[in-house]
Amino acid sequence: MTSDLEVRLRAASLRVTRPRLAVLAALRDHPHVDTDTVIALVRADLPAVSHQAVYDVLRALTDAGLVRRIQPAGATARYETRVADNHHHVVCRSCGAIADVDCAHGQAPCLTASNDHGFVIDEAEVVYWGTCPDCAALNKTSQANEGSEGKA
Amino acid sequence: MTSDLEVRLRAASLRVTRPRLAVLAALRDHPHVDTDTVIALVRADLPAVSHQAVYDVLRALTDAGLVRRIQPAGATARYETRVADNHHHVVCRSCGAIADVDCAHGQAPCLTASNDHGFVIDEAEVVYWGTCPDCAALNKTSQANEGSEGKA
DNA sequence: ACCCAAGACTGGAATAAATCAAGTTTAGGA
DNA sequence: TCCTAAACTTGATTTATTCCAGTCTTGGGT
Repeated sequence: MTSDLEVRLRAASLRVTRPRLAVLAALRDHPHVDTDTVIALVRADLPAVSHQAVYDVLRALTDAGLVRRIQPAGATARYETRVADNHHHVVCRSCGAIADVDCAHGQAPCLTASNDHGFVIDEAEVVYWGTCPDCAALNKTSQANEGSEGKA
Repeated sequence: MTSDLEVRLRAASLRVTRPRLAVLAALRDHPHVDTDTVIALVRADLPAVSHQAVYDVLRALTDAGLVRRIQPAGATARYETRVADNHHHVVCRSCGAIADVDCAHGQAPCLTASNDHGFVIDEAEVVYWGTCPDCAALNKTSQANEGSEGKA
């Protein structure tokens, strides 16, 4: 139940509060959602939670390493509870859908940059850009229509 | 001179205007700058250019493939004129500095995701996170001081 | 060389995401 | 049970970006 989430909070020496449990539960059940969606999900349980509380909680959880913040270019911040491994993401260019991708090269992927310019690199983040199955299907349909009836 | 930039614009069938030439010149001389900096650089030459014009120009140039837009998580949009190859970037966590990194794996880097969830992938974007030489040097200094005099 | 229409630019307002600030409530150790 | 630091509420503010209406300019056509 929620006791698992409670344990995780205590392990990170964070206070156990209803907003925090609600945020963790929301992210566990809905990976890759943005802050607005988290707020909506949390308010389904606790209607009185302020948006600021959610922002605070997300920051505290991120700092504590309980959630991971991802932010593909041009999108708002999204969060997930899968933090143990350093996995990557595929992002749909048209609808913004995100899916997890395990790293192809075992543990540290392309972590060896060809020329690091003296930077001390501690993480290689990979974002795969493309089209999700749903949008691909839609595109195929509309393309088929284009030939016969021009643009919609 | 600027004629090179003019040629690039015409090749993309874009009108040649002073704001566009100024934006291209600014990005050629200062890679990886954000929109605000572009505005400042452009206004050094053309003081009357509106911020909206710069936003419009950056979008037009990006759509035409003359500049590339990059946006590391938590940062504002940045632009560069190096578009021919699909190179990557190192980003400094503390100061936000960005440097180019050629892909270690030749042309298409880690473009083969282990499980693509049915996505049609067309690009693999890699962001290396770390500490730039300057910030690394600063950290080393302040860490050395910590032992003797606590926090500043 | 001149004209003019599409496209580009100006000025100003509006939106969205995120943060700041001041005061109130609450978790959890003493 | 009490108390304090941490967490939360309310509401304003900042920052990056976009929208909109009107004006100017580029460059193809005459």
